[in-house]
Amino acid sequence: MRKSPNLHDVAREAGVSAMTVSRFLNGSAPVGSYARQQITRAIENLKYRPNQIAKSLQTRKTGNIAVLLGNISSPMSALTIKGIENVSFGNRYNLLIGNTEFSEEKERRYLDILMQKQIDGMILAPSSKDREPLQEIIDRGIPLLFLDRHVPGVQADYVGFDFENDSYNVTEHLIDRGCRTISVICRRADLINDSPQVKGFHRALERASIPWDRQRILYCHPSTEDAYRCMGEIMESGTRPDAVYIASNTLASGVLRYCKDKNILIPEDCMLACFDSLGEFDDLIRPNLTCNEVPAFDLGVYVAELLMRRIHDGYERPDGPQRITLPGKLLIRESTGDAGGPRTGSETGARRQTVRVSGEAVTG
Amino acid sequence: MRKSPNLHDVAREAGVSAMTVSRFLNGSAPVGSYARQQITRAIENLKYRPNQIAKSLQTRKTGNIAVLLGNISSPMSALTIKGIENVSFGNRYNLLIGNTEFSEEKERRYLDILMQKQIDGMILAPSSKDREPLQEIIDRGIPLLFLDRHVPGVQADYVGFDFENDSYNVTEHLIDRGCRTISVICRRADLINDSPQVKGFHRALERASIPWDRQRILYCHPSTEDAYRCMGEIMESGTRPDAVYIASNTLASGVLRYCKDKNILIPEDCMLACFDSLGEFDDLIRPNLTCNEVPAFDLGVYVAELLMRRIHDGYERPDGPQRITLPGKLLIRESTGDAGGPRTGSETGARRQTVRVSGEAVTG
DNA sequence: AAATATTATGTTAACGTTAACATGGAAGAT
DNA sequence: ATCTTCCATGTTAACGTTAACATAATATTT
Repeated sequence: MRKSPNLHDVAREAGVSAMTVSRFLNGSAPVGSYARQQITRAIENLKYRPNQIAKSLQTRKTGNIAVLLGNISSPMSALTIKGIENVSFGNRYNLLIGNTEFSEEKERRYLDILMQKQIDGMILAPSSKDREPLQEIIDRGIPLLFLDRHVPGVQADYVGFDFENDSYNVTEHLIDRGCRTISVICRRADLINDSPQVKGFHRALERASIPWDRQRILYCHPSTEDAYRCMGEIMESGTRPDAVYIASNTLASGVLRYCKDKNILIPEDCMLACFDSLGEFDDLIRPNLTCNEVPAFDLGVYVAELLMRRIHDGYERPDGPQRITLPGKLLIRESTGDAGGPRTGSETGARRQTVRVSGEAVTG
Repeated sequence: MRKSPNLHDVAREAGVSAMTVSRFLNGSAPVGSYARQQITRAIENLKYRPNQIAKSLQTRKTGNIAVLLGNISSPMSALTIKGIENVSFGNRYNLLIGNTEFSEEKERRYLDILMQKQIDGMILAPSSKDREPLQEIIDRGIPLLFLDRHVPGVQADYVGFDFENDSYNVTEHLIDRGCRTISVICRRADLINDSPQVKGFHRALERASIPWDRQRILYCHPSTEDAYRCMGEIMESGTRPDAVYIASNTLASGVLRYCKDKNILIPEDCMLACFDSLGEFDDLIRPNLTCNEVPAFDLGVYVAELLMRRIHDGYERPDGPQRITLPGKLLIRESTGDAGGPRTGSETGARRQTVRVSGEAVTG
């Protein structure tokens, strides 16, 4: 493993100066045809590869962006990462990916390490509410974008699903199907304020003049086992609901397993709807869940495109940070009484989407 | 966005030399208690963060490893990445992740970029058979490990599933269930040699003295649509098989949709088995597929642990590159006639595993 | 007390690249 | 013929860190 050749080795071999080689490689200034030819030959001979680290030290740009999520292997996150990768690669950026496991400690360590690695930008689904490390990133001029969640008080762009409106739509659909008593199972979040999903749920009830019973909202740890337990609590309590609204696909498997074990017929005994979709095979699952298909890949594309803009154009923001929400699409299926017709491949393809940017509606 | 402070700024503020600060930060040599105190104060005051880029230029270690896969959002790959991340983070390495989309061109570009980025190691699921860029990586002393696939002629470690034996087991199970005519749908690979999966299939047939009919092996593009088409071809041909063996979960949804559309009863009309599992919800899918649960997360852990060893200990290999295969676990379910009892959460938990290392069996 | 090790620090020169400035010559304008 | 512009190239000094060597002061051994 001998020392790899550097720019000076190439320059010597080609009989020119290092700068001429640098200029040739970067196209940053014209280079004469003879020199070009000599340099090309020298690079070939020596198998020279530019050292991006040295370049980064000088230019203060690494071409790396960080993506920090709670669980990179969830089907939704995995798709979002793919979307981010797609855009980043096209813009000559590489992805440093971290899995925080929703741990504040791990997130904090990642933020520290990534800042030292001089990333050019960061996409973060925060697990901690600690503003200080994020403010430090922003103060150093590193564009920071929130994905899916945000930290109050930190002035940064946000891109996420349209939790409130989608939740409204799912609830409205259940009401249209005749449900009047609806239980909700949702992930334990900050219980101080209602989550956007609960807000959307509430809004749909209000709209239909259905009384709002907080006892019908159950908070659950994001695990199959706890969702199973929650569903049990709901079904074994005094008054069974007409429908159960599952606010996160991570909870769906527990609910479905409970129904299977206890022979609860869906939708006859109880209707079911899920906030988001269950991945590639969701239409093959029995009972077939009515759900809200969220554009996970597009989410990645949007957040990465916005990050690219922030990196290149900076923050000329007359109206402060952007807030972009991507609406999902309600898929009505068996669990709310639909016959469940055949699904074709095209259903999952690209479709028109309304993207809300800072409150305005824009067709994308 | 003012210039961030560097080691010299800290040194000046603390009234010592830059080297003393460096030694303090890295613990590379003892530092006096007074100096320590001054440095700590200076670092706090200036909000100093070491610049890893400058460090890397000097030490020739970036602390980054690359992971290059065909489809990072597939449930299996996503889990494997999580396993890799887990081990890497514990060893203070960060992950640069690339999605090659199975494109030779994109893979080549990634290899080029990543080499320039001076990664400390690479985990690659190759899409191209081109040896040259890989040999160059190895020649530069960067540890390279193959994941899931490998490139013939390149001397590098390999970690993957135990395709041949697992495939043998699935086939054996179908034979035990009475199937004698079995069709296989598998992904289009190099058709020159049989894939390990086809080999395992063949071996099981031979063992049971069942004639081997190459016409029963269909090669298929990895898409729902093409799998659907293939299944149609099989079921509409002269002699229907007793069973269809699906060699990749990416093809399962197409097959299942075909059965659903054409009202083919599983397992009555035709048994089904899949090489690998369909993810978190596989037991909720109807028909419930008999499949081989592959240890995707563990695969990531193993490959990352081996990479860590290679980075730290180098290549003292008396017996050449290692070849590690992780066996899966056959899950017998409805699609081969099982009643399909209730599944508990614990089934997916950790279990004893036999890991084959260079032909020897080791219990892990 | 002298010799030797150990501790705590500093100085200089890299690592491989590019920014900034400098220069000599050729082409075009006046 | 002279002035200007532009092209092609070179020189020097950074970017922020650590390796290697040097040194002075203190502690330990003989």
